[in-house]
Amino acid sequence: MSEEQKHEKMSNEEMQDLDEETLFVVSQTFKALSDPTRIRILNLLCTGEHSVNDIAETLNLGQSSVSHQLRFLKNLRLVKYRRAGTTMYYSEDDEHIMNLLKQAIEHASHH
Amino acid sequence: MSEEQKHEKMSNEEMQDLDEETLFVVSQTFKALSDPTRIRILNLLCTGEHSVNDIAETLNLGQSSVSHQLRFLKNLRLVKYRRAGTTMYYSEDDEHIMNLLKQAIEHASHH
DNA sequence: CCTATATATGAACATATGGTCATATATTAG
DNA sequence: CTAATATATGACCATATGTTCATATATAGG
Repeated sequence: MSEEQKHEKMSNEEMQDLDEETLFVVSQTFKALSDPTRIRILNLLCTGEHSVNDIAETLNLGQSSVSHQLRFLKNLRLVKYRRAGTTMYYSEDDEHIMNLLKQAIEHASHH
Repeated sequence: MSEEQKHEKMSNEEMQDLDEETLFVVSQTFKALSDPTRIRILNLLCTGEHSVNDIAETLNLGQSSVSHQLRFLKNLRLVKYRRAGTTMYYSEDDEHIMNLLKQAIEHASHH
């Protein structure tokens, strides 16, 4: 019952409450992962970079909706993009958070 | 670059989109973790079981608000309770999800 | 029974959220 | 320059969310 001990930084035993900034970042991060559309987009980006239109067509979503959600994810630094002509290719930009998502998907898939 | 290979169940390479139920469970789970009040409650419950009033006083929240949020968390099986007289003691009930929360807090605390 | 205490519940409200529509911006080709 | 294509943006709207208030429920003590 002790496979991950990655919390050496702060004396975990004494923590009563979280500071406001941490609270904000954590809640924002999970908010990003709390919407089906964003989850599908991030899950697609797991397979490599994709253009906005590609994402919209693959996931059967409106171009505007995808663009809005990508802006959301970009503001949180969960995705990044590169331009190629008029096309924007989006890809993952936070390995740690993508890992949380994968863990949750794994957890949910097992019922 | 291969420290966790816990995804043996499905051929990860071919996954294009997630089924609706998985999508729903994952989004609901992260929604539970996306609110500052719920994060603070869960973080407090990391230190052991607490009564509703105890939570409200410790975190400086209204009793009703805490009760509403605990119901939310209970419906998702993230917390459980035991009765002792008129007092309800709540505690964690999903080690896996609590781990995701701890990871995110760790991630955020490091800036 | 009645009272006190702890918790749960429902209505109401203000705010946040996500999608759509129309349009703006940016890049490339000609 | 203009036209075509890809993406971004803002207004709008329906719905979701979280808190507060008042009240209901439940348990224990007398």
